[in-house]
Amino acid sequence: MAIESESNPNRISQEAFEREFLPTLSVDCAIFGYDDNNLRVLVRREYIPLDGDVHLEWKLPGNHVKRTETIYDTAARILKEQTGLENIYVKQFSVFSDPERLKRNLVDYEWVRPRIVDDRVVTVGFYSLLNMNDIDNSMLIEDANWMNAYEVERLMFDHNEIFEEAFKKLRNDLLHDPLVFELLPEKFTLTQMQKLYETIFNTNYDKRNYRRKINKMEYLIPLDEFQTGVSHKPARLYSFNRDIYEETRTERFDFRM
Amino acid sequence: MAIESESNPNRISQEAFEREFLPTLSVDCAIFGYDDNNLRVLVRREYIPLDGDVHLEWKLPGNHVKRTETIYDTAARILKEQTGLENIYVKQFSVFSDPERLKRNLVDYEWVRPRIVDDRVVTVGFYSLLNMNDIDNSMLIEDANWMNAYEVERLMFDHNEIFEEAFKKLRNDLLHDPLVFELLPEKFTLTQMQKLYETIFNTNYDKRNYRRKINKMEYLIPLDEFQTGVSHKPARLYSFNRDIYEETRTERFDFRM
DNA sequence: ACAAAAGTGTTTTGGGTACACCCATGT
DNA sequence: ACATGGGTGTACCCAAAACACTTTTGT
Repeated sequence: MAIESESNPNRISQEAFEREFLPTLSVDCAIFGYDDNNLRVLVRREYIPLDGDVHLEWKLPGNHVKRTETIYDTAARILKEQTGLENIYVKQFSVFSDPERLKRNLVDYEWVRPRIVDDRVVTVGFYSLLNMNDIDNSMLIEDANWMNAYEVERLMFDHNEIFEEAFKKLRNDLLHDPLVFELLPEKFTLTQMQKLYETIFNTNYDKRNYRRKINKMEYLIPLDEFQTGVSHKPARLYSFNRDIYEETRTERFDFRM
Repeated sequence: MAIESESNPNRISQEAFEREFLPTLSVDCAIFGYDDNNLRVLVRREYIPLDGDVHLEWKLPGNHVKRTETIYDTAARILKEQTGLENIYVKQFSVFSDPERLKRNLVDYEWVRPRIVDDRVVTVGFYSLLNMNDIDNSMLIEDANWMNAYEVERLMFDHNEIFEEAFKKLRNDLLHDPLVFELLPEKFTLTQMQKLYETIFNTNYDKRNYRRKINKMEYLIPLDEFQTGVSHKPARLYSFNRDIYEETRTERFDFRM
């Protein structure tokens, strides 16, 4: 439990740790959140005392895999710890296994020393998608920060590399799977959906062509509800119907614009 | 070394094993070979004595990750052991982490018992691509068999699942990356290339449309060489120029037919 | 009345698809 | 001469891309 929260190092013995966890295998998670036309990623603040100084660093949330868990269980546990949310979309994308990955930097390694039993840890990278409106801010743990995904600073260990791979994989997957809807609220406008694609792919699309394309998607259900409280013509709300998606999806469907 | 060849279980002590290998992390590899219009996968024959019987089973080649290795090093080591080849294309595609994955079947588990120090092993799935002409058959280790990829029998553990995922990922990657050329010989005819796609995607393409499409690929170099010894008009040979590919590739190139 | 985003059609262009015949070689 | 795969061009259709004005609401 000390290890689980990552915040109270060394509170359980090495033996107890090895009984519960796989010492050489962890999961690190790039948690993407979307809100207000910004794509963000959750990073954790770490204060590392070394040589009389306290160093401020950032890392992706992660944890060791328990002996009884699949890696998906581990990822779900991390998500619950960091955001309070359950049933969040998580996806593994790559394994990072450089034998020196925890030892490239002296300050980083000082974070490792008191916490980790074995200094050879292979980690499975996951990304995760959620809409930030769903987050109950009182649940957010301390020392968490939602960095703009386009302005990610230096992270510990190989976490910049893990984040970049996660972002690349996310972009690719968004073209082929209905993942946008994990980032959007349950009811959304077509402009919100377009803006989300534009944010993630860092481009702009023609509104009419975009709407023609998504109007062909039968699983996008127009509701009899509209935006309220906006000082312009209120937009119609839509929702995603997964059942229709599963039934009507063709072999080669793609979300490319 | 005993463990490395997978064939002499238990010849080194538990301590020696743990000093050299990560006991809970392995790599399993679906090695695809192409030859003579057949796509094949390398599987290993295992004889497992249990209750007075000897059971015949098949598995994908695999091995534990050494403490000094990245997972790519492990995959390359497996490739060298199984085929004698170096510098072969390998790619990780997914992690398999069911805590019970080695214990689902009594006979399978009997294979594990004498060999493996920890019965919780998480494995990283790799696939690998090679042209079977490159294999020196005297190098092929005993108990290896190239099964037709469309007729894979029951494999041990979760290896059928690993193989199916590998095949799915291979198909997907072939549409976006120049992987065909890993499976083809260095010099090949356009029909060989077409047949390879047809084999892997289990369909047929129109010859003229296919050629129009690949004629746009500037990195496919027509040679001044032709097939010999065929009783029909000899086909021109082509080769793949990776430098031109890297220079001219566009963001969204795709090999889809 | 004005600001701000919603919503809506047409034309042009390029790529995908369907389709049939002559050519060069070995036997 | 015949069998075998090699190699080539055209017409049609649909999807992608470019492009501008009217509508509805809040202030």
